[in-house]
Amino acid sequence: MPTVKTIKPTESELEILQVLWEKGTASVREVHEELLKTKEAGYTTTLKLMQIMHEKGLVKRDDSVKTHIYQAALSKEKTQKHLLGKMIDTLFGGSPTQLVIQALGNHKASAGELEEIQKMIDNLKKQ
Amino acid sequence: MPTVKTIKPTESELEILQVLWEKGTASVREVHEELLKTKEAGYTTTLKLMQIMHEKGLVKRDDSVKTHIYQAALSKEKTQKHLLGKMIDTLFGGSPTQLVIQALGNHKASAGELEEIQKMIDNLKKQ
DNA sequence: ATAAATTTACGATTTATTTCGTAATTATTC
DNA sequence: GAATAATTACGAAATAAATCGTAAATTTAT
Repeated sequence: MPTVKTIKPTESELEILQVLWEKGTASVREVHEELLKTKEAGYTTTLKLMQIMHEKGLVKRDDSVKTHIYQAALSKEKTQKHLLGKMIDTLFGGSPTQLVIQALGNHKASAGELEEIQKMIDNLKKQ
Repeated sequence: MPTVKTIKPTESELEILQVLWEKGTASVREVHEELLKTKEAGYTTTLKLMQIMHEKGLVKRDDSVKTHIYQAALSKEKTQKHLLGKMIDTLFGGSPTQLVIQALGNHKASAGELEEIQKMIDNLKKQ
């Protein structure tokens, strides 16, 4: 199982992980169809990427059946956490607050979402 | 001048940009010394990277003097905004709120910082 | 002015990533 | 069971990124 130090999916690999996280499990064909909605790519390209991801341990697969079924080996949350941490370090001088401020300032959130964040902060302050 | 679509520094390039943002202007030697604090690298490697960044328009330089002086061509804020937006799209399903929640949940912020964020949210809600 | 040191230029190599063609295998249809 | 279709395996090419050695140019020190 990949440790946290090992998490370093490339751009393309992240696209595939997104699909797998959404679907839970999927064949190459299913992933490929999904990717086609947003980008150009040949079927064997997607296949090869997923095979490489399997070698790297980024995905698990059931190859006991003819059409292999894939599934992400890393949870979405763990991956988010890791990549976010990396970005905080490399781009926000280690300050999560700076990142949050940028995120809220530049990317619109609804009133309801702001409430949600507010509640979370209230909880954090209590601790 | 690089448009927003053009912003795609690699990992190594980001490290160099970090140093330049911090120092304002710097020679290759100065950047290199700074990088050495956190990683192994040969001097000419840093030099070459910065030359390539210059070709790409990621940095500006004054080569009217013997020791060229470099400076970031992109503001830290613009770069942060852009890369954050990309991460929100590719990893948080387009929801800045999800990102904020993850960031606050996993990466400790001080009471003062939480206050700061709270004030910002209050302002956003008024609009 | 010569030698030593610093810096840039340049090219080459290595490694990683992405892409895809073709062949082999397995399943499905007629 | 032969033909068709779908899938996997494999290798190779194309592109991008990172690394570094060597030579040339310039500056500094002796």
